[in-house]
Amino acid sequence: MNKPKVIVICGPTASGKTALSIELAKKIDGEIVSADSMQIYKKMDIGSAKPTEEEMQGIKHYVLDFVEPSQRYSVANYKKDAIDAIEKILKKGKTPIVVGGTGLYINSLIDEIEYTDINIDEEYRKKLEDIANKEGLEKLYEEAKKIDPEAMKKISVNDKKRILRVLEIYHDTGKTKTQQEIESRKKEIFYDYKVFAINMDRQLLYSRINLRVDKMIEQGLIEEVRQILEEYKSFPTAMQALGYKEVKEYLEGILTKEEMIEKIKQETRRYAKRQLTWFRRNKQTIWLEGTAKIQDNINIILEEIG
RNA sequence: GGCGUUGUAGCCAAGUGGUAAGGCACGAGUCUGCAAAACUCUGAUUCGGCGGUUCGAAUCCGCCCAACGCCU
Repeated sequence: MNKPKVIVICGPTASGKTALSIELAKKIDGEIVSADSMQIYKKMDIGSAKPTEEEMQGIKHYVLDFVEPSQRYSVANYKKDAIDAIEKILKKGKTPIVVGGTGLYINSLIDEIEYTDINIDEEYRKKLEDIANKEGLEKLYEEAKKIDPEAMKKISVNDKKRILRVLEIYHDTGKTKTQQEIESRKKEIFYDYKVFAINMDRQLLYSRINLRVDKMIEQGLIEEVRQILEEYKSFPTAMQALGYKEVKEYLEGILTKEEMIEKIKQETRRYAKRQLTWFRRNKQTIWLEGTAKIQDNINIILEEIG
């Protein structure tokens, strides 16, 4: 039985994913499934570089612009939403094109990781945070080591998030993280993923990022953030977004405008570097040159997918 | 021209006679329920230059160079 083809286009921020994916969609009658942890949020348009109606050129986009900035959203949600979208597109007889820069999200698809339904015990998390603050993180580290020594081999004593996670998984499911990860990997991957990644000269990418940040400021990023802060009270994830947290600091008077802009640029450059690290891991990835003509890259893709 | 201050990695910077802290950036990497997050690794045979004192100098002395400040 032939598995349905799913095209994946990833790449660092500002590498030209949007333009390429839309041209490709037009060419092969595809629809787009976003894989971007910040573009899922409503209202966060400028700062997340969400494609505009005009850029989309009528190509349907899924898993985009549909979560309130005050809501919690995670890979587990993403995996489910993305698969739903892929199925919808396939039912129409069209080709799904997964496009985005969030490595974790993309891997949840191409590695077919299964997230079981568990509810996060907020109380317990708070309790752990408390212990970490009062008695020190080492205590929790030791505790986690007793529960799951295997997983802790790869987790640093300073890595609070992952230490807490090991404890949480055990608390919520009675299983160790190691155990849970084994179970999460299904044997079969349902789709024939064709993974492409865009790259370009580092210096060029960085100058494109700098330019893009300036443009975002011109387009009204500050006002966008001001409105979101006004409209919503808490942001479990949304205010972690690059650009948003820096503008927030500017609005609070912690940074000057110049400092804010510089910081956004620098953090974005570092983010792009980390994205590249992530994409390099997948051996199946076919690399595209970001400075090439869109048509040429489309031809490469068409050839690869046969 | 004179006096003074400073000169340590790409940047900021500790170190005042005993064999170069630290932070940031850059680069590399990790990643399974906050991921645009969080975390890990990585740099000076050398302290503006030359010479001197000393067992030993980034640290003391002399000269030179550069920057800044003040004076004429």
